[in-house]
Amino acid sequence: MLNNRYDVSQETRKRILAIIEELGYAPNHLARSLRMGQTKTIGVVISDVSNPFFGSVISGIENILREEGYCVLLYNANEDAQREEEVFKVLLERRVDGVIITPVDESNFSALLSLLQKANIPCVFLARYAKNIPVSYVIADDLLGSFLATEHLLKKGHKRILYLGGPPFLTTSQERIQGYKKALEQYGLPSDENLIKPSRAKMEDGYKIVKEALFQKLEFTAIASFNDYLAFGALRALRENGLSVPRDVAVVGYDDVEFASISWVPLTTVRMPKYELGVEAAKILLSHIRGEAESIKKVVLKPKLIVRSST
Amino acid sequence: MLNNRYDVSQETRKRILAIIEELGYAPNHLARSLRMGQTKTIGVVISDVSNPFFGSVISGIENILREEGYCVLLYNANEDAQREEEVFKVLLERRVDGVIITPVDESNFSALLSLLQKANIPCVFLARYAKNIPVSYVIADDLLGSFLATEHLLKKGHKRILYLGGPPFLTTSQERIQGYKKALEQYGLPSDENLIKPSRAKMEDGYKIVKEALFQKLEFTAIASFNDYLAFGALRALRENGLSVPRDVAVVGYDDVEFASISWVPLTTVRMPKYELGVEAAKILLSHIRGEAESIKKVVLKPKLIVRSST
DNA sequence: CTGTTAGCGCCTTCAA
DNA sequence: TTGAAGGCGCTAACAG
Repeated sequence: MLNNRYDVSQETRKRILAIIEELGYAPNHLARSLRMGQTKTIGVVISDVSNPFFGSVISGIENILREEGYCVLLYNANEDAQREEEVFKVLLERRVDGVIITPVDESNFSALLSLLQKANIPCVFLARYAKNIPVSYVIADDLLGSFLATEHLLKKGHKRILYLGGPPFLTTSQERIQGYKKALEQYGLPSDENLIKPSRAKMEDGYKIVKEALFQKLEFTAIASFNDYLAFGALRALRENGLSVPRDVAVVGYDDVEFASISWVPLTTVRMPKYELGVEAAKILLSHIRGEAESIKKVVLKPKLIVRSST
Repeated sequence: MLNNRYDVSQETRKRILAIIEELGYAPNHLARSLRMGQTKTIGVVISDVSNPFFGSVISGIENILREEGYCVLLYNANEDAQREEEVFKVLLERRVDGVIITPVDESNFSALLSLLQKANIPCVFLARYAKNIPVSYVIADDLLGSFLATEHLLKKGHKRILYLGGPPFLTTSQERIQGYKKALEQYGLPSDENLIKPSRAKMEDGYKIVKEALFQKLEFTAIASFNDYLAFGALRALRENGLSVPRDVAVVGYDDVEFASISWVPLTTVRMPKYELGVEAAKILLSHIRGEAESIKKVVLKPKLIVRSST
């Protein structure tokens, strides 16, 4: 009866279901998992849960997994490599069917991965990856995004574009600079290293760099940025100097944070496909779990240029 | 040996541990849970994971629970009452030791709760609650927060304070208006209903309301708001009308969203204790699980006034 | 077609 | 001190 047999009369069935409900019976998923050798649970390890970026990512992951009857066991590595390491033990003990992780520290990756592989637990990296580690991942195409942003400015006729860069050690920073340079190159323009300013990517950095550039009478008619915060800082500096955006100087950001659309000058920027990153990671993981795809999958999502009033 | 006995020589122990590591052995937590009748897992049901507010909340929850060896099974109700209902079945099947929930729909609450109670699973409501349902909850004191914001303006000598309100049907909106009125009353000032403007609480609303108020030559020297977005809109309207903040008009927001500190005029606002909400909810739940606190606990956290340059 | 049973891996109890 | 056995609740296989 409990397995949906046919030879039970409607009334009996109804009665039994009523009793089930009344008793509050629910099949014990633990026992089932133990017996079946699968928990229908995915470990999701996030480098920093309180970062708004990952809210959408998790939402994407959860939506796909839930449809397939999977649950999310959530861990917050809190940008701490040691905590990330600890998590793996729990993941193994709890016999998760798979892992999605936004990794913190590259130095751990291979060791941790081999742990999972030994236990035959598939894993997908999200948003970050390491070149020499054989594992599926899904990332956004930073080079392309930055290329699109720069190209957008070039199409508007700008020739000297100040670039507000991020921390040089981040691969993301490097790729975005690449994209900027590639666009210039494609338009037959030289890339002037004086126009490229690395920073810690805070709003104050954008503000200071632009202030300084204006003071030095550095020649530029547009600004591209590693992220939206730098662009916000730039907007403020420009305004303080009585410059109009986009008439005197055009500005593009990167990420499309919540505030980009409602800042005093709505910001043209590049939207990271946050939700889609989660969705794709979950899909890849499921295909690994089902054994459909033994080989490693690399998915690179396309970011999208969002044109607003700052250009 | 595996249970940490004393009578094993150091070398043997080391050797065995090495083998354990080599084999990739990890105790099966499922079997343990089945046997022990507790899963060391907490169901966390969030009304909308992609809302940045809940990132910090989850972080707080996770930090406390992890210390005690608990894991977080995360669900996203996605502001959908039906999905919220479905989740409970899974929670029961998976035999979670407790539940923390930011509930979506009041109409479901009592039915769902009795389901949990029947299974003897303690539950804590977070951020929202329903008056007539006997369950522990942790919320922030909206009345107090709004009182503090308004009082701050009153102390600065403002007497006519425009209030940008939120959606009237939200208890949060109502409580914040209460706080505003209470402060006025305490300072012996009448509360002029013309100065209270409900809205959908978007930035445009703040902008339009202030524009309109200025156009109508409504008399006010300060603005208090239901949330930071309304305040941002107000700032923009003031600037467009050539008014200086805080010299001509002072402005306070509510929530302390990420951008409040870096907006063009850094915003005085009321900080919601997001992280602390999570921490408290987790602590209460743990005390229920341990049987330390049979009775219902109600925790009301104090929000904090953050003074910046807009006042 | 129905009912019984073994065993998933652990912890606890009891016996040796 | 150590070892063996029972049972948590489920499913799959097998016997009646």
